[in-house]
Amino acid sequence: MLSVDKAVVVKALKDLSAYLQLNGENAFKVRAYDIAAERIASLTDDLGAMVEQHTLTSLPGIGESIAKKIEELATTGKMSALDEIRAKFPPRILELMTVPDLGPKKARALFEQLGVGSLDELEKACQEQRVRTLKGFGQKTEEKLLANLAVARRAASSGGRRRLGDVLPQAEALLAWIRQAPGVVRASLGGSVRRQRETVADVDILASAPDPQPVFAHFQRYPAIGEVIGAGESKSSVRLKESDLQVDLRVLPDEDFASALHHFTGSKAHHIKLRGLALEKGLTISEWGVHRMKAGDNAAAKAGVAKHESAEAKLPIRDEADLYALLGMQYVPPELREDWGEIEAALAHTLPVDLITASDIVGNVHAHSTWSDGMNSLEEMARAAKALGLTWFTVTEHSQTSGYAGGLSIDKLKQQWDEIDRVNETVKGIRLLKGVESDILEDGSLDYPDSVLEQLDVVIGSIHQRYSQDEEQMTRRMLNAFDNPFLHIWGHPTGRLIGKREPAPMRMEEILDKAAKKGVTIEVNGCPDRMDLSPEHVRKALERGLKLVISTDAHSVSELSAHLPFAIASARKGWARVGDVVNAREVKQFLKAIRRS
DNA sequence: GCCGTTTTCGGCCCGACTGTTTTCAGTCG
Repeated sequence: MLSVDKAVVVKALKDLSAYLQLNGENAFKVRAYDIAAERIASLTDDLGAMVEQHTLTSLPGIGESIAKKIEELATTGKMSALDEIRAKFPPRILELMTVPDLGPKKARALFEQLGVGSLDELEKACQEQRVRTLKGFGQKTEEKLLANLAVARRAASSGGRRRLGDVLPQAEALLAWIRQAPGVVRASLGGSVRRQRETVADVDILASAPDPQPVFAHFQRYPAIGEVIGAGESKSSVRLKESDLQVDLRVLPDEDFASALHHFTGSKAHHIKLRGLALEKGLTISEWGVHRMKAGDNAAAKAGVAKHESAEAKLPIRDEADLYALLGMQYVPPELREDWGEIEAALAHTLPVDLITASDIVGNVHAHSTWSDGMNSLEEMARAAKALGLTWFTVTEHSQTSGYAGGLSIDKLKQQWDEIDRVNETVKGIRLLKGVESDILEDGSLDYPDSVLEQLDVVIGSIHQRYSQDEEQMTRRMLNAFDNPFLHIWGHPTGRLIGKREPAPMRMEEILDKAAKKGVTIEVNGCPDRMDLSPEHVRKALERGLKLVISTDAHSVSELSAHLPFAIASARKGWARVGDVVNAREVKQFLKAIRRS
């Protein structure tokens, strides 16, 4: 079977798009490559198989031409169209477009007129004040590019995008600050943070107020702000000091809040499809609301008149649900707005209306105490769980092979059971279950004999070492593990660490098929470094009828609550409903659900 | 380049902000 690295294909398509922009090609042609890149990036089907079976064109946004280019790359390791256009430019020219405010047009001018083809050459040209001599450039542009060079270099060293877990606390703190500004009526996070993407590039905040200026003034007094990048009538952008994080704030009249919130929540792909639908119904959607178009609006638009200014009637949008209702659609929750089929489902009124929420969770499945590598005692963890309103709690320490994490020998494990019995006696109102997070060893066997495993209420099986195995070995390892009837739950399935470690190579479809056949439950792990499973795989699991656990993997009292939102985010983005989640059930039903038949 | 029960050609989402312009181009989201 043909093995194709998705990341290589995605990068080739993105690079080709960038070079086409440099070449001044039709913007829609450029976008076609971007859309194709996004489609491949979020693909969970096996790319190698699709190449072999010539089924790539079944994906929306991928036609004959792009399919051929992907097939060429997959089978020969080269994409000739990319190689040809790349040869027209200096090898590092795409670096230039990572500088804020430097796009394809300016990059091309810099290259053609000054011979600038890399960040280092751009820096030199700015310092020598040659950039300001170009038409369309001036002193301010030159100074800004020089400053933005540093931003681009820092972004490159951090990979460009940040983990949601690192950004969300900063974003929420800023939102709370904005809510205290004078006159603020409503305020919300927007953008990919609100959509709960696992990585985000910046933070968007929306607020409504009768007068925006006092809100902007308050915003700019936020202590963590490093520099103000821009300030207009309705928008202000800043960069935070420590984190280098860019934050955009928009302030509008309250009647425009919902439309603007929707607009700035995205995603781009969701909007493009939604606005196409709106046009078919004679409506035009922008950040300023939904307008019914009158005849000749398109001509007016071409003449440079904004559509919302020439349109006849502005339709009232009090909240986002109004907007979807106008299009005859179900409300689409922010997490689902990725053009992963949610628009079609909302039109057909088949979108799930009971997506899992944090308040549905009544039991904690995966947690560690000082018995292994946790920070708090078993009793402290139990009391904290009770305080959070949980009715049952499972402590799952590491198993003996994970010596580095204080994994428990069989003797220690049995001593811990006595402790659990004792805490069950003393802490009333919450039931403690006996569990373990057993390593899945190299050959797929678990880390304790069956005679021990069978005495436990909950056995999570996780991979913690030997990530170097190849796809075949790793797939075998998991398929073998599921043959053990005492393994209830597959913990942090792919083993990825966002931005640090790639998912373990394995044939996920085949493994999920076996999990479904064998009745294994799948974990959605909320540790912000992991967020494992990904939303794409959650959907794959649910399509097979698999059940999920929403886990915190808490190693301390504070992580019991801090990690939950990230597991909920992955699950919701994967369209998980309350009924799909076994720890949204009381303890008896939970234990029944994870039992292997 | 992709796409199609009003099309196989002619569309393709939409506006704010900045800097360089003296009416607009480029960039961004």
